[in-house]
Amino acid sequence: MSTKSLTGASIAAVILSILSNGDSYGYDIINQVRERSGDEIEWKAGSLYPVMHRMQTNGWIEDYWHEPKGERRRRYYRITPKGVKALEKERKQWMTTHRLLLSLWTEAGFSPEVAQ
Amino acid sequence: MSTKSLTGASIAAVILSILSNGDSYGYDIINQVRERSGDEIEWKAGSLYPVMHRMQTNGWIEDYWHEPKGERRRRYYRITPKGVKALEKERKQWMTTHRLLLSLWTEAGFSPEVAQ
DNA sequence: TCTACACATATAGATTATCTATGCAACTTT
DNA sequence: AAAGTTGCATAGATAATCTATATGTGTAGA
Repeated sequence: MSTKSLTGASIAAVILSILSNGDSYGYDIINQVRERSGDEIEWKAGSLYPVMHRMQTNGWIEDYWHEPKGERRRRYYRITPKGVKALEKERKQWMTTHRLLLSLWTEAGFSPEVAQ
Repeated sequence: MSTKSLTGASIAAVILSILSNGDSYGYDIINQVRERSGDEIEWKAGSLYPVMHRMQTNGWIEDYWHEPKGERRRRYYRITPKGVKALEKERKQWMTTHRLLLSLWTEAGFSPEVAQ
């Protein structure tokens, strides 16, 4: 089983959500995830980039180069209308599973402050 | 990308959570998931059983046959102490990702009644 | 100026996870 | 007796993911 770091259900949702808050690039996305999760989620570049490329061929995101003089160039991504729809779908699925888990945890008597 | 029905992050958590509420068997787990999710999550037997077997080799669950006379036999599963620990870990990871998504969705201005 | 480190992107190859399709068999309902 | 539901299972194909590795630029400090 071995828990994966970039877990299927959430990768797309997280990336699309980040891009909904503004264009970004690979390295920055990794940092945002680490910072926003309080250092609990650490994505590897070697795992993220292939995912980004796949999302691009799906038409969910688009890229453009940003290369100001004297600065390192960065490949920025923006979310497309198709990506917005995909995110909406992912969001619904996530919440469906979340509600399922919450109901199971409540029944099992797990503490609400964690399951909140 | 194509969203998977038995998605990595949640399969183990859902199964272990169900077994925390009492022993169960494959077919019943599928039904519980369908009913509890309001028909939104439909797991296939062909996908579930291999997962159950894998969880068993991980030592997270144990099986035993239940075959009363005149009834179909069922392979029941119970969660092990190792499984309880695994669930606790999965639960934390799920909530970490959930909080991350909620924070991103709040920032993006998605309606709270969905993101709740 | 040399070195080390953070920044930034990328791919190949191996491994693992998952889906689809199919098979079997017993019980139950019509 | 036929059809449907219950119940478990695996093979083969496909897809997703990880590990390791590669490349190059800019910056800070010795």
